[in-house]
Amino acid sequence: MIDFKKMIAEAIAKTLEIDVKEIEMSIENPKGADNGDYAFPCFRLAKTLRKAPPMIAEEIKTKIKIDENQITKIEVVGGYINFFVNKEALAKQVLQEIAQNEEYGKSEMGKEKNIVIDYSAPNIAKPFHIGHLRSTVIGAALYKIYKYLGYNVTGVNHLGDYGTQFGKLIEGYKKWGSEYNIDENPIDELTKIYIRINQACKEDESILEECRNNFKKLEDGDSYCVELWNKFKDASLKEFQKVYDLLGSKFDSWNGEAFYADKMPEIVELLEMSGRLVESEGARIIDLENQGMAPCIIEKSNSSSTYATRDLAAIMYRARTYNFDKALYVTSYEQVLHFKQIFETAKLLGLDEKYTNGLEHVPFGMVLQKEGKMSTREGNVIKLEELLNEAMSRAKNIIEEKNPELENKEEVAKKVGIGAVIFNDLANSRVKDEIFDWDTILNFQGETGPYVQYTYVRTKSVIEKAGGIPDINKVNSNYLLDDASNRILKLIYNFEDILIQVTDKNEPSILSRYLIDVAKAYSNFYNENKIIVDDKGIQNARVYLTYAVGKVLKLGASLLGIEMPDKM
RNA sequence: GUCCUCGUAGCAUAAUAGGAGAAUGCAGUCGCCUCCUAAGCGACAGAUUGGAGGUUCAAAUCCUCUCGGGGACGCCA
Repeated sequence: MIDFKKMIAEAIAKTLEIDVKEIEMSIENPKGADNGDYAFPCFRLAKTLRKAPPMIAEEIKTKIKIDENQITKIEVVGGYINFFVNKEALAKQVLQEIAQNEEYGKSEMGKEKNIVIDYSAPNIAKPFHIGHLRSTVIGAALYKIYKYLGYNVTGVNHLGDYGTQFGKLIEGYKKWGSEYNIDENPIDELTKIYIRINQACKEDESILEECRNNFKKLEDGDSYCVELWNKFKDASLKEFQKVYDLLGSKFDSWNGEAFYADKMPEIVELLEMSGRLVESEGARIIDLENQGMAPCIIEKSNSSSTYATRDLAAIMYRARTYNFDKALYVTSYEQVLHFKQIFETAKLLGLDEKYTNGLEHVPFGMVLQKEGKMSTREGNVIKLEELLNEAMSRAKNIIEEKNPELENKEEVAKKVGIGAVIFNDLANSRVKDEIFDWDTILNFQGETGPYVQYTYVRTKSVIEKAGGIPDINKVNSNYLLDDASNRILKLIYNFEDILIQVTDKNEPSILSRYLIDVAKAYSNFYNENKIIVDDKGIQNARVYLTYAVGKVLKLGASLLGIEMPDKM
């Protein structure tokens, strides 16, 4: 497709002695339809050219040479130069592109670049609650979008399957295991034990000490501890899989923390060699005071490993195995300091700068209850499975009410219910906290997943009623010059740019909001225009536009991990 | 106490590397189904962008201070 922005930038560059890239970056999409499709603000040039911005704008306008078949009008308003794209050219291009590319907006820009995304990472033996949803859903969306842009992506589920928490569970199981029916309902029962042992630890320091020792034993390969650990792990994975099946989550690697058990000695050795590993209060640490951070603990005083050591081992392993250009960590912002620490410490491992520069934490806000934070230990979590089931059943109720004749209600309810939950989680900026509220998450009206799905279903239905997708050669884009059509076409034109923005900021909400915009623009068009009409010329054009909208909505949704029903 | 982060209409959020009357949804009021799915569309009303300074032609956005929410600060992960 023609890159209008670039074209304008090049034309402006020829009238001035300024770098094209710089101009291209300052070109913006103006506010208000009256101001055209692209705008170049001249204010910044005022100083160097020593002229008033409107004068500069006027000069550029008279000097500029640009293909009039593409840009039909140039206007100076204040210090802005506004460019108007030829609507017909735009329509033709966009529809051609839609017709020619099955995978519209797909790109090769990430070719030969490797990206590792570490996401989801639930803790074994703990319930999969709504806090884990965000990591899972954000990570999955980034995974799909990077892949669509041609990157070679590896998704890692860095399971929390190691650490003192298992020492605690083992201790609790030892003490009261027989009181609980673990075989029947493993996670719930283990959670009860976990809550109870944490309480006991709080009351009695010596029990906590015992727990830490259990973890030490586990690391040293004590058969009783290892056996229990395996049992807990198997039960948990089975439980997690239920949720992953509902969400459609897949991972390329399930290497959790335990996987790095035998890879930590090398890390300790490398850090020793760096001369920066020092003893402090019985533990061995990397002092990061000069970097303005608390120290990174590498080995505890009972010589067992820490989360940090395992993460460092993981960096080393991933550098060697995946040769990553970027390694993303999708976790809550509670861990920002931790990642700062290990990214700093990783510089001491003798790795190529390519790797240490590629490390990036992608933090997100927490899901809070109205009463405050959720915590497994406090026992006030909402399990994800419960949420998803509730979502599906609410969706089902709405179907019964609105469209009782619908076939495969269950399947549609699943797509709509789960879609609503995923969309809700991806609709806002990552870093913002989210107050959990059933009615908000499971709202199916307004700017929601179901709204996007509903709009898609409409496009399908229109195409069906019209007797199918018209031949692109019979489509006359002259029929699509009205504002409503033009707005849609401009949005579709921007699709790839939106995906690039998502990867630039690791912010899937940019795509979610975009889909809302597309759906809204189409709904407006749909209400203003009759699509199936006597004039086949008009009908073909409008149906083809409808087809294009449906295609982008479905593609975009699938990149977010949301499935589209054909009817709802 | 130190550091990080967030603060935008009653509520939930947008605002494309500082840019054109701060934009949407929910809730509220009003209109639109003999016509392609009303899970929809349109209209009205609702904001000194927490507060005070500063930088700039231009500040929700950057800087300083201040108030408020959240988080992190050595053997949890």
